[in-house]
Amino acid sequence: MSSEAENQYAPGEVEAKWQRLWEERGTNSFTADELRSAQSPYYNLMMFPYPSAEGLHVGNMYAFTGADVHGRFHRLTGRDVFEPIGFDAFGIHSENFALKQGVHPMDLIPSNIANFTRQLKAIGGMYDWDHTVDTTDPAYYKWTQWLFLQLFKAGLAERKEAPVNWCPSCMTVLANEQVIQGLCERCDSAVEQRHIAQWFFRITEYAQRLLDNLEHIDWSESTRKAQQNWIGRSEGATLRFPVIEGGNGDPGTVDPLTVTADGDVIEVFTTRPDTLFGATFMVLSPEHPLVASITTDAQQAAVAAYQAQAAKTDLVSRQKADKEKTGVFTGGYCRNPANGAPIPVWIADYVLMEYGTGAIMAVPGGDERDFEFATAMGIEIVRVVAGEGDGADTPLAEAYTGDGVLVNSGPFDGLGVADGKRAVTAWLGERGLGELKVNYRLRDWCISRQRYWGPPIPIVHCDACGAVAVPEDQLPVELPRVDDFKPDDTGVSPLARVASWYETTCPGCDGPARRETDVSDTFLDSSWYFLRYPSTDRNDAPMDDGITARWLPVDSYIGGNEHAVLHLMYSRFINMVLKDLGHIDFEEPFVKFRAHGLITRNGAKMSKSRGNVITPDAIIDQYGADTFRTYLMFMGPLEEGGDYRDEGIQGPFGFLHRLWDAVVTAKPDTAADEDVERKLHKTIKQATEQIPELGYNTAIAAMMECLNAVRAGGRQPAVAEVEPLVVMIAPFAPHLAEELWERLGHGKSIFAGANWPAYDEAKVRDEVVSVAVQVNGKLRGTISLAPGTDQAEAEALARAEENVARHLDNAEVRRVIYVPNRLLNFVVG
RNA sequence: GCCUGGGUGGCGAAACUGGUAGACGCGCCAGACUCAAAAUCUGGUUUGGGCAACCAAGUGUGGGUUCGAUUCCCACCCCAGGCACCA
Repeated sequence: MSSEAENQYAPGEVEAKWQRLWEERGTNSFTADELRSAQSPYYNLMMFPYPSAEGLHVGNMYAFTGADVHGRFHRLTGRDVFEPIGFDAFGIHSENFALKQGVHPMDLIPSNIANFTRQLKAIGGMYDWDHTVDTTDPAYYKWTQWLFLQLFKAGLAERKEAPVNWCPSCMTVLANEQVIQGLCERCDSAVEQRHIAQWFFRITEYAQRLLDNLEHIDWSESTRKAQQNWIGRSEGATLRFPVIEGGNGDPGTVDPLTVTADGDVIEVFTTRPDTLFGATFMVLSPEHPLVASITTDAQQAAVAAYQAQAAKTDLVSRQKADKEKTGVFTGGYCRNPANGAPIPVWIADYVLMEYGTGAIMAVPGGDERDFEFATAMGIEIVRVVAGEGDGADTPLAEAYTGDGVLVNSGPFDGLGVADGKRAVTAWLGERGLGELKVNYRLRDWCISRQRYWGPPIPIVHCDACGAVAVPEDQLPVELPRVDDFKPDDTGVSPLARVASWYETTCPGCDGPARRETDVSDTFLDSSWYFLRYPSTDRNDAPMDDGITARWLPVDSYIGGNEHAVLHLMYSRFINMVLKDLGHIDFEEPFVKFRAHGLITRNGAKMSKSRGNVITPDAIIDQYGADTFRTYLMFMGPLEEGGDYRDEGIQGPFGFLHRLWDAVVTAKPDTAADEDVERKLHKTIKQATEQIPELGYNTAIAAMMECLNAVRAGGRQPAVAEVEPLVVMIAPFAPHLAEELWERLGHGKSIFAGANWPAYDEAKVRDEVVSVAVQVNGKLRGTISLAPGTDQAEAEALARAEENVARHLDNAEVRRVIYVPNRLLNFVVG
């Protein structure tokens, strides 16, 4: 081989060589002892992928590369960076694919994982392959089941019959978070409501903490807001409206002070207790338990018909806001505790059983929906809030929802809305008819799935003892290999067809018992995987306490915002529970989270149906992983995503080639040129500041500029000029950097032997600055000055500029604005 | 409707704390090398006018503050994502 050929950049060879060396030398892996003793731990996490049959797509590559660059950068600055990867391999997705292909998931997943592993190595990720996680491995889900038991024992897991979201296509229940606008997030089928006993985690008990902590974690704003919205805190009051017994006919108004909460009451949640005097009717959800007793004989038929109608209507169409208001009068009345007036009780499907108390006080004068309903039904509308310029009797053409003062509200007239809320609630509170209340939109997390491909829920049902925890020393409850794992519409898992598996004895009384046949939600698997990674060497405990104390919480988490309210919320919840139970000592698992943007191609979303999907393997074959990585990071800010243009990859491709050529031809033992050195220090400063903030695109641009200066006019660079560039490009193009580092005569891996270059503030400063000269804010010339030149000198030089002089001619300079090193502006009259 | 982001050349995008808009890259144009092409290298490239010097316009729209606005304020339009008969 000629030396010329040796000096050619051959990405394929370089990458194969270094991937092999990293693996042989264990460059990126820690031993358990190293994890225990690391001096400067930095836990760099990315969202582990679901190992599909199609392999990694560009979106994965983009996210993983973005996170890997972050990890490699911190490694070069001297941190001990732990960067694990794993596989989220349980779940409907794999199961459906297995069903379609007629393969068993237990056979499918290992080959998918092998393929993913190959791809993850090919892209040059700095993964610790000694600490991977596969959620379908009994050695992992043993601890997922353990986790369930901890919640169960703490009373945070409960089985209850409740209306749940049923996807008729996936044939399983779904958590609220998995229903997107009434459709299944996986298959877009309209979700139905069913009543089945399910296991729930009581995440609602943590609603306020989940909300409060959002204030002091360093997360992408969009993600924090999404969680805030999802938790949906609203402040208001619970108010009670006594039902008037046997209320056929008009029962008449009574003194409000005689109204008490004895007997049946309709409890409502409202954010506007101040408008109570305007409550002219009540609306119950058709499923509300009091409907039966309130409905009068005469209204029985009509109410039953409406209930049947509502039950038939699926949730999607029922929740359309623009639907016309419908409803039926029950014939019954309750008393408005504010004024003692009897008000009619209706049922209507715009009131949802799942939110608040399933009943509302309707104030048509102050709520748009109630106004619409009252108008349609001919119910009285009273104004209780007067806005600016309104009187107590100003007619309402629509609901008035703004601020103002209370009117037609007895003793509370004249109070503002905020004061009114407190005063009215306190007044009712004296009689036990109301109190302030905070309500959340967040629902408990339904974790049961009537499917096969998941960890069995470790519970045994016994007629005598009820639901009994499987003793921890009997974990894992292994998922049996069954050939017929097709789900059905019965509302139970395929495991319920395997008597040999579910028949067991009760751990409590040794009597005959039956295993829980539902499996748990995939999001339970992923709610704690980051806790497991550093402790995978331990088989006797989910986590090694010493290692956990050293490495967690996670320092940096980069991932997709599609998990803003799913995985990220569940992980925070589980983490809090583990803290409360004394297993860990931190409340928030991810100190810093950044959501990356999405990749499009030529401006369009990538999808299989469009046929515009990029195959990472093909790009890596053609250009090499280093070029691919650098291009992905160069397209735009990581947090905003970017548009993949096939021709665009030429830029980074050429850049890496030119960098290679510059380094292999550089002169050793030569001092750096002064101007080049200044450029270099500027570049170091930029890269050092921008890379940790994920400003990869501008950091790369700065390096390109620097290389252009190094090679300007075809000059031969000095090693001193290019070596720092090799280190700075290393996070983006790690193989190339390793190879060049070695060729520069260094023994160790660049990631072990190199230090991130430091810049000298003095060398960042320019010797000559170019100052803009404006006349009335318009650019008329530029002058070159020494930094810090005073105004008099600058002005003299500026006036001497021909074009500037021309614009100043015959004009009176009224003011001169001088911004040193930047600009000089003559204001003329 | 509410909450996040975002809107800048032919394209992906830059722009510190209000201070020369368009860095860097793609593409395109011209040139060098070549029999030729590819690759590579050099130069040019916001738009309009002009041979040029230069002039004018220009960061979604309309106003405002300022010597000066992509940047700050007000109103609005459009795109992406989240939430929503949520009481």
